[in-house]
Amino acid sequence: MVQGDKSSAVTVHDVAAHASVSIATVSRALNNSRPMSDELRDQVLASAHALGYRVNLLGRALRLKRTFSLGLVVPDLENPFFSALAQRVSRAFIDSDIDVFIYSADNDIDLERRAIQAFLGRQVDGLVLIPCSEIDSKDNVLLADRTVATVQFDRLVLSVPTRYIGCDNRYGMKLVAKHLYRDVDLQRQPPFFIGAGATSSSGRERLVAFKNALPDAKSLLGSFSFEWGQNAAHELIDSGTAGGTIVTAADVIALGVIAGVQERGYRIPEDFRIIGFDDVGVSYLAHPALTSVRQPVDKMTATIVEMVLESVSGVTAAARGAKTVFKPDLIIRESSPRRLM
Amino acid sequence: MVQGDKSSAVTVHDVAAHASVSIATVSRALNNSRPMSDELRDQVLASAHALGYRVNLLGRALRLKRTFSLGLVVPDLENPFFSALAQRVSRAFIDSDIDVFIYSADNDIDLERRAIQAFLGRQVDGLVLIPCSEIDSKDNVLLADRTVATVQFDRLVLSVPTRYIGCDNRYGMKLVAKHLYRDVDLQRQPPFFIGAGATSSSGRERLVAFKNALPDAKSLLGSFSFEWGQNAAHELIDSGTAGGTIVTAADVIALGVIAGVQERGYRIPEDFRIIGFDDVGVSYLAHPALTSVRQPVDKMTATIVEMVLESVSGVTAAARGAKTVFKPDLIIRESSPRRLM
DNA sequence: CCGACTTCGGTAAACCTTTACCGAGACCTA
DNA sequence: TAGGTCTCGGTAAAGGTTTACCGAAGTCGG
Repeated sequence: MVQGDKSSAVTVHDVAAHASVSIATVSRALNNSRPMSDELRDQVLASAHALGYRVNLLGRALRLKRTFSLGLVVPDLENPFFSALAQRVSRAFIDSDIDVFIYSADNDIDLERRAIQAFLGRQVDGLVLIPCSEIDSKDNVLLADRTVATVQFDRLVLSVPTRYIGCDNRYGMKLVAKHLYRDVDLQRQPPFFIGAGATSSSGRERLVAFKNALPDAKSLLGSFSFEWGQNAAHELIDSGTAGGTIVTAADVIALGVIAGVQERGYRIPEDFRIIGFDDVGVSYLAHPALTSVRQPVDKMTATIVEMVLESVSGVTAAARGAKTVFKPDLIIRESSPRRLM
Repeated sequence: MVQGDKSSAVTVHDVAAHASVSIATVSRALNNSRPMSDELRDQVLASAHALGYRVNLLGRALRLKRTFSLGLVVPDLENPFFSALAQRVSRAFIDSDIDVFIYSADNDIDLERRAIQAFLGRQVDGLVLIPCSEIDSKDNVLLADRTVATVQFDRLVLSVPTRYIGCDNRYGMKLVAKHLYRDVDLQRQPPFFIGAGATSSSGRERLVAFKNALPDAKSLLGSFSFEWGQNAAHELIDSGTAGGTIVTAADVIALGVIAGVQERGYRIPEDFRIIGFDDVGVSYLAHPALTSVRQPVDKMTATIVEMVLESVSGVTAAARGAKTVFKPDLIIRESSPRRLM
């Protein structure tokens, strides 16, 4: 017998024939959808097992109009922040009967659309989107929202009234400001902000929040990347800065800043204090350990689960368009210690 | 009109009615599956557009016995190496008509099985597995292989005769050895190996290969993690080692080693030379830049695409069970410079 | 002994798509 | 004009599942 034949699927009909019952009985035995005598059920189950029957979820989905699946579209899996978020979202659903499938948009609007269409065509019960771009993703989010229960996560395209789960960036920056006012001599050394541009809501919000909380600080804007942090740190130092406090818009930027500062021979925290944002995915790689604004990811993902589950069960009325933000914590570590400077 | 109604799906029947044609004509117009007059096609397309028709891929799949989808099961998305691999596999398929869906097993055998069943039940055209464990994943890989074209990637469960794409770890370690023999005074300072246990094939193979290439070296074994590298470095230094060359089994370990070495006040590369493995996902975060064995990921993913595409088109005969390994390169960077010590 | 009620298995329809097959009409040739 | 060929639209089946509905049989009370 050739091994590789992948014997073409056994169906309920085969099981029914083998057990000498009807397909209705097979389905009922498999799904416990109506009480039946134990001996009959066992007989069916035995046949199913003997033939190696596995349910075809396509057929089931077609009939049930439910797929027990959730699509998660992330902008870029090579960014450890997003891959960590993806992991956490998946993990939040293990106790449910819903499977989470992840599709990476590779930072490309067209691919993001393809991802959404792939999920919609396959009739997912819900969609969780971390949009690539605050502006360009609009049509994509709209398409999703028109078709299925959609939740935006972490990043927000405001112009589409989907539900949204995120973090209170403004509050996070207030925590940072409080920390700095208390523990750092800001008179002598006003802080710097190394952030990201306004292409994503988190980039924009964190910049605005920082400016509100610490009005007389300088800011440099680039992208959510290690390289940008590194370059910005070089730039800062090469233009004459010999020390100070640097607040960043994300841990991945902070990591780059740390590398850039150290490459120029300065020490952390003695010369520069560094503060990150997110505390998800990469902060554990920082050395020295990074002070960071921690997003309450578990609360956030738990809320996503709630939302998806309730919209699946039809109770979708009220919350439509609701934006839910969670307050982050500031985790103070070695890169900006508590003692006064 | 209530916004949130998600008007229940438009089908070919609706389009047919709207365009006053039969469903056969609709399908043919949509798929170009038989020549037809332009005006008729346009009429159908206009109706489809007007009604906002989107094909239901479940129905199509049921009929076609093809889903145009590939399942990718990864052990852990929070590990940047795997998330980078996932990204690269996805990217390799963008020019094909196959959608890649990712499922994270969260380092859990049971969840790995659930992932595989989720994909099999949804009739994916192929499955790419990075098994969690060389031993415990056996049943899972077997289940996958019995049902659909399956490729193991990066990690190998040898006992199941699926196809496999990986990297020649032995050759990689030979490159490292050659580098060390040429550029480092091994007489004075025999190298150390900080690796991972034998629960995965890469862990085991790299250890064996290292021992073959550099027989009189010491090795410490732990896990593929930053923490382990950090701890191992501490251990090494605290037990009296004041310098030398450290070869690791993965970049993520090397990052930990770098942190651990620097925490103890030693410099890289002056005191310690560090060499990583993979050069995927995290090595860009290393500081100083990390010498590493680079896996030729593009070649590997391209081969996966080939395999999947050919097994979809039925030409699956020959390659069954074939193990394909690619030779890696050594990328020498600052952490172990070329000049003689 | 009859009617009502319960138990439980089976038939057939529905979910949405694609396509083999049929048939009707048009056009051409002998 | 008969017959052949070509074009092109439609009907119906198939793919795998679940379940409403039907009907048969058994039980029980009156």
